[in-house]
Amino acid sequence: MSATPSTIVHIALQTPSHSGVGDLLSYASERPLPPGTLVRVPLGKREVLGVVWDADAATGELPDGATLRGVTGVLEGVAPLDAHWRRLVAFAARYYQRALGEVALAALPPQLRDLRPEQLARRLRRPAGKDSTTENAIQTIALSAEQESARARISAEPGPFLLYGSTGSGKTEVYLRCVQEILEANPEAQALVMVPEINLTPQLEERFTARFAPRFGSQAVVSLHSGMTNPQRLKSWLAAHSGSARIVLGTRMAVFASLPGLKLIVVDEEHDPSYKQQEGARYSARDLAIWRGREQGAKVILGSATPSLESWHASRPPTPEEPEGGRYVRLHMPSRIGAGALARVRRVDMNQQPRRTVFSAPLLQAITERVGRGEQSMVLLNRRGYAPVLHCVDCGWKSDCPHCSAHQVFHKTDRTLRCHHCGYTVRVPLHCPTCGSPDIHPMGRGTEQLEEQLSALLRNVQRPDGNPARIARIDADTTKAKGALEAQLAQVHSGEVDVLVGTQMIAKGHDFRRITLVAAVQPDGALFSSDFRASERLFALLMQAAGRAGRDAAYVAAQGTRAEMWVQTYHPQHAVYEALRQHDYEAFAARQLKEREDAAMPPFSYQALVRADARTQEVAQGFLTAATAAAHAAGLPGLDVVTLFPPVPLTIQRVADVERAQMLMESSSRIALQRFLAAWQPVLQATRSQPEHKGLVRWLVDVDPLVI
DNA sequence: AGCACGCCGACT
DNA sequence: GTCGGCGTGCTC
Repeated sequence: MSATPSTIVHIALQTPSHSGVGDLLSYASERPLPPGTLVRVPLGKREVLGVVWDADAATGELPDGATLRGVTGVLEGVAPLDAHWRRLVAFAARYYQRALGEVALAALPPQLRDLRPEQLARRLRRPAGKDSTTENAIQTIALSAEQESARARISAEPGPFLLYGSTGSGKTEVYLRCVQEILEANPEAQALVMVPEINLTPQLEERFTARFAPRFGSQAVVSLHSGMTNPQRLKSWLAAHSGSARIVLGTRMAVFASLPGLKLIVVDEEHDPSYKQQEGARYSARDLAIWRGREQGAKVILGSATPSLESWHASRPPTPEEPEGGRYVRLHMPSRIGAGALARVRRVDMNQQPRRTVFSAPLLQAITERVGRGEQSMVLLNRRGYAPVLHCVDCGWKSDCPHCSAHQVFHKTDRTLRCHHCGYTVRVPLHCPTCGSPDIHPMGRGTEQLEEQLSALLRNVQRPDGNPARIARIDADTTKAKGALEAQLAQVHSGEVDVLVGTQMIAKGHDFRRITLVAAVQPDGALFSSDFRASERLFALLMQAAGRAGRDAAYVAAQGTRAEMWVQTYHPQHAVYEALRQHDYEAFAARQLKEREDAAMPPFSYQALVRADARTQEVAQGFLTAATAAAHAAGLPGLDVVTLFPPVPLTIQRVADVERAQMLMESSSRIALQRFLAAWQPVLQATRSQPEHKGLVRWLVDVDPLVI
């Protein structure tokens, strides 16, 4: 207390950008603290975790009359976060228009926020179980010529690389070899491998551990994803931060892991929309991986059978007009290894089928035959529940959610109507709530109904063992319980299940050896969506689904069968299905890119959204209109080359009694868009504080939005 | 975002 | 008489 405070430190704390508090707050410290040091400091009545930041990043002076408070404690056991990590966080905060401290603290394991320094010290004293590198050789399998060529180029060139390989081409083996090479070359080196979904991390972890644990020890491979408990996450994070973990596997959040020795980043299924965070700081882990790789000197491999059009365009080969080509190196692996021929695509023209047909006769026949032969089929429908809406025949009542502009979905299993947007749930009424009629019926279908109908249709179909056909359903409703998904997948693997019904969660990643038929019963919805990326997503999903069939060439040959992908559609000639039939991603991508270029859409332009949530649609839109006018009045930089579109309601206009509106911004210059957004931020804040925008709940910016 | 303080309705 | 509703204001 009597000692004079020797230095001022600038600290990043969890303060949202529109809170009015600056990026960095100043505190007194008795000794200088190096940037990256984790500290606990008082903030108002609370004591919070903070990260010491470089002083030159400090934005402003202390407000007049404010007194400097002192740092409460230093988390001694944790080495300061290095400059690479701080630059990544600072870049992400700037690029995605969020407060520095918000991004920095969100990038740390949650438990670090809660533990007092003594508690952390106690945890760190526990033996880390670090085991040392052995001389054991790593057991590898021979690479195909294509794999070897990709590996060699990744080894020799700086990248970044787009590893474009069809399903079953052995991309994972290439990742494993590249990881091996960088780990063996440098005892400090670390690798980061990301997958889009938590569900896919266990099988990946298994594969990496089996390969690398004999050489680098069982502690060398750790996972980082939101499905882990807080203590597990902290443990993995500390292992990555200290360098004892050599390989970090995880979902998008892992891109922010502290990895001082990072030399390689793999983004598997890079086209997957899950890499874009949809709340808080809306970052793209794939795009940040590219940035991080360049900044930290790590190679980056993006892998996909159906790359995002952004990555496809960025990896365009050199031409006479453009001798340098794109920024990425494209590596192509067209062959499937050990997998059967690509699934034959069969389109069923639903216009030729009786009205209200769910399973067309030829599809049902094909599934029946497979059940009889002991083969498995997979039926995809992207809508859970029994039916998307309940409807009264007499008065026209529909099961609208009272809090959202959406229907409540009919779930027959537990007799509920549930809103999938706000969660509002009621018991299914026996009579129409409006007119009292008992004549209320489900309209449309979801996975529950599909399962029920299929059970009825296959009631008399026998498996080779004489037992009746067995049908299982996998979707978010059947896998809520911990371990339920694993148990259900195991059932499919063991052959207990003949037909698997589910949402897209079954289309991704899982290798079912005996599946020889995949069917999309109602995929048309995405074809005429207002979202210009909808057909790209549909194509990727169907290609991925088709890749689930006939993964095991030996099995397919022994069965004397042929893998098939069925599509029931009212638009059989649509370009998406035409390209799917030919398994021709490249033609599809070329046509899409031409359309995008002609319409000056991404990747030929850059976009951002501002969304406003308010009590009424008028207030939401009024705020955006006023903020636009204020931007013009202030003559903000970049405005001359940024197009601001008028505000519009979101597709689902109201969720949980909040009205939502958004406006799109577009520019051919990413830098101009960035400059404008940064300058606009304080204007948006000032606009909000005006009394006429009282009902505004929140506003947020989405840079490079995936969903428009 | 937290977490206060602050001024008006139905309960131990 | 209080417990508590969430409006608005501040945090180095």
